[in-house]
Amino acid sequence: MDTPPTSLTTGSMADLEVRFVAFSLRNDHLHVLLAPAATALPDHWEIPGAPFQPDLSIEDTAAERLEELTGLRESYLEQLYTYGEPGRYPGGQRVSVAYFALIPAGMTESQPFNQDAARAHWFPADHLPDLAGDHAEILAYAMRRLRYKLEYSAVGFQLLPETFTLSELQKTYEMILGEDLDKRNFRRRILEADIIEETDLFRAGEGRPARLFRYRADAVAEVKTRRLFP
Amino acid sequence: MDTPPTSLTTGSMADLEVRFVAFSLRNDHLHVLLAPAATALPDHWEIPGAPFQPDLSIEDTAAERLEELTGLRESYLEQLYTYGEPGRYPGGQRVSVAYFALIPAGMTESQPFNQDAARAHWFPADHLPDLAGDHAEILAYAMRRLRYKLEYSAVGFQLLPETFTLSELQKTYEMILGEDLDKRNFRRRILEADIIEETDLFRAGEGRPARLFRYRADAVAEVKTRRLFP
DNA sequence: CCAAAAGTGTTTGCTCTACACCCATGG
DNA sequence: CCATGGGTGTAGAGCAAACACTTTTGG
Repeated sequence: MDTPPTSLTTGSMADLEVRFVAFSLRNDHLHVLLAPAATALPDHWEIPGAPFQPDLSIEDTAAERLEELTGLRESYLEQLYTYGEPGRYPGGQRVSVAYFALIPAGMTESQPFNQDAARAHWFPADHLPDLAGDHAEILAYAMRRLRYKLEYSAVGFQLLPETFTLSELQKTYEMILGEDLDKRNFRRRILEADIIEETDLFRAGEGRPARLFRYRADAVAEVKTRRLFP
Repeated sequence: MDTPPTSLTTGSMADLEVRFVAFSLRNDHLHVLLAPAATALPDHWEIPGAPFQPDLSIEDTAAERLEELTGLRESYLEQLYTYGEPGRYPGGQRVSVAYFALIPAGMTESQPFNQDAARAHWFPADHLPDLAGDHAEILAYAMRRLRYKLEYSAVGFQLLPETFTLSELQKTYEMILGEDLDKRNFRRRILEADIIEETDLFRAGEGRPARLFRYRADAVAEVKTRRLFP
């Protein structure tokens, strides 16, 4: 990788930025949102983000940029790690506060809002392009953390639309964890965890119609102690 | 080695800083290292730290400062969270990358290296003074994370000297978790986890001498998956 | 009535927990 | 020889894993 000479650009906050690894499900595969690399690397991509804005919180800066790129407000955002190794990215010292974001399925097809949004693309998480700097490392960490969170907490719903069937939820978990789960055990645990509730709607399709469930607005955060899947 | 007192409010990256919540055991109580608040608040204290240094990694910046304050190199350092809410700290927007540090017992009595070190004090974790800005929140989070880590991983050794008895280790865990543990279960699990090994030394005292154990240099990181204490 | 997916309990094995006594040393 | 802390095994309970058939709909 050819790195241009690292000049220490010292604009006061310019070296501090926010990045977010945005995950979403598209046609039954986990995808990640990437932007063309800002450096002159051909065919390289990077994790999207924005420079830190002093009058906003870090998370709000990320949320704002995420909305610009996806058109969606109120996505799930969680801070991952702050990267600041010298030389981690071509073109000068840079500190990145990395987040991961979960975008509900079916919401990623809308018209691009602006040029940046038009240039960004969703890539399948298991077929990623070359990434600039240490972004492959960041992405791998985000992936690990997503798996981990899924086992210990109730974050999986954030990748699904507002209502969903238990089979869809299970497929989501299986897709991300990379292993098959037992249908009966899965349903029992998810229901005992008290984090979703029935609606009285059903989704028709082939076979018997499936009951739709909804994420419970309360009890959100505090299920995080008990392990859901081993 | 005598560095001039580094004020946290100068220079181009002055708004980006590193802070660390340093824990250590002193006479059977968990203590936290605090510095007098840099703002003009009387009788307020703050979590120590340093401005970010562009030519060092964030962790190295913290490690360097930690050495200035304690005289110790190679302490356990782990990144906690990055705080950047506007208004979180009096006197202008500020982004802090927070770490927690574990300092081996018996190493905190040395002569202060410089003025800053002389002004810093160890406070018992259950009797903390007033803290500036959002530092109480950061400290509470560090405490939670330490407990959590202790349950799921093998980090407790970092608070003890190089060799230690199983009873000392157990007392450490009990002190931090705030509950008593069963002696036999504790020993079985710690030994099965394969993270410490016998030495052939013993510590004499009252009663039967206790075998000294040592942290295993290998296998360090990867025990973090399996829960040690429920 | 057939295909397709939804839904539903029980048994078995394993891991966690509770628990009490003998051992080695120093004074 | 006594006080003090060090060291050791086992039985029962609770939780997680494996497993197969019935139900409801659309074509």
